[in-house]
Amino acid sequence: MREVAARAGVALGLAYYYFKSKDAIVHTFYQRAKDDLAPRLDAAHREKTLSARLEGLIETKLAYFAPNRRFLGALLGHASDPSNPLSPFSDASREIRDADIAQFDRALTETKTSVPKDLAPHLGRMLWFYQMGLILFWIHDRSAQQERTRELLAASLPIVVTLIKLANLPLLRPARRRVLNVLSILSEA
Amino acid sequence: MREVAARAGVALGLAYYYFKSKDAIVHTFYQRAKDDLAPRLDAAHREKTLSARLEGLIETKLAYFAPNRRFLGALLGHASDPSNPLSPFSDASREIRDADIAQFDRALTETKTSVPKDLAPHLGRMLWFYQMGLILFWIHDRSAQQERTRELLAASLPIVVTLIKLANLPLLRPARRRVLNVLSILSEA
DNA sequence: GTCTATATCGGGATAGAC
DNA sequence: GTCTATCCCGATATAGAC
Repeated sequence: MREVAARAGVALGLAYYYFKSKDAIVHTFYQRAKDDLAPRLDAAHREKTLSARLEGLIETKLAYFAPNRRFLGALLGHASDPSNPLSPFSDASREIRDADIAQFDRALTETKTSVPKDLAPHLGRMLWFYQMGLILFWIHDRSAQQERTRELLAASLPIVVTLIKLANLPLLRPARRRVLNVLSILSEA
Repeated sequence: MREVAARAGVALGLAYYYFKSKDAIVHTFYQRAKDDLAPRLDAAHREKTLSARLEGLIETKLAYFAPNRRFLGALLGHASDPSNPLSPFSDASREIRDADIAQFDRALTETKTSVPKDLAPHLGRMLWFYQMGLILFWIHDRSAQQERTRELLAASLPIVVTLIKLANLPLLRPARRRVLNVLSILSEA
């Protein structure tokens, strides 16, 4: 809070005049990000291929959050503790998380990506999880302009897209079932 | 520290008579775990198949840490911050981490699992990472006796083992190269 | 060796003057 | 609305009596 107030060029006390708590600031930050990002993500959704859309969605978010990378890092420092309300995996973050997952679902449907019925309800979340991994890497990426994260995105995205395509092969149905079984256990928790 | 001292049935001050700092306690805890686990892991290494060994290694650790699950959870609460010395991904934890990775390398070599040359230097680390994911899930698993984690292990391990076998297929060499490329970017950081 | 009491510090939040 | 000063709490660590 002290650093936030200082960056805003105001005294600590004033922060509590505008926001009733630290969590309120964070929540507002997420909410604002969601609103600000909406039109930019719409632009990314103009891409025709799934690959280009996913890249667009992720790059858009990285670009948007770049000025607040350290701040986001402080929030994601608790990422692995789902009981912390500031964690993106917490109950408190569910609304924003679901909105973000919906972006990936939209990318899948609008690009008419064929997805097996049984996998369809999970794929958006899986892509969101992939994105969170990239963001976590990005947070701690100390290369100039986080170019390493871009390399990682460029190298991993084709694999992700290929896997989605492979998931449709009838031959791989047993394999898909096994993966789905894992997913079901993961989402019970 | 207060809770640790209380659990030990001593006053807070006394903890600092035996350990010079909190980090020292944590470090000793890890070191002790490593020593205690060595013979038990040797037992797990008597399994003949890779699958059974991996299961043995992981189950052994879960069983060992079960009485201190909450304590471990406190440490792994900072898991996603590699700059925190208590994180298993930090520089400070490198020695213990490497020792643990070596267990997986041993499992691979002693079971004579055939692994492509280019993948060999990475596979131990990948399996360690898989294990860490399971442990993280286990930490937050609120099912009775963490049986959900056992389900997850049982459901995911066959996939892991199958993937390792598939990695040998000459047909999949291009796919493997792409994955290796991702791994190289991940380990640069 | 073991205890109680306390110093110290960081960080969230409040009080009250202006 | 904005500031300074302060409270409060948890947590690490130390002091010093016994």
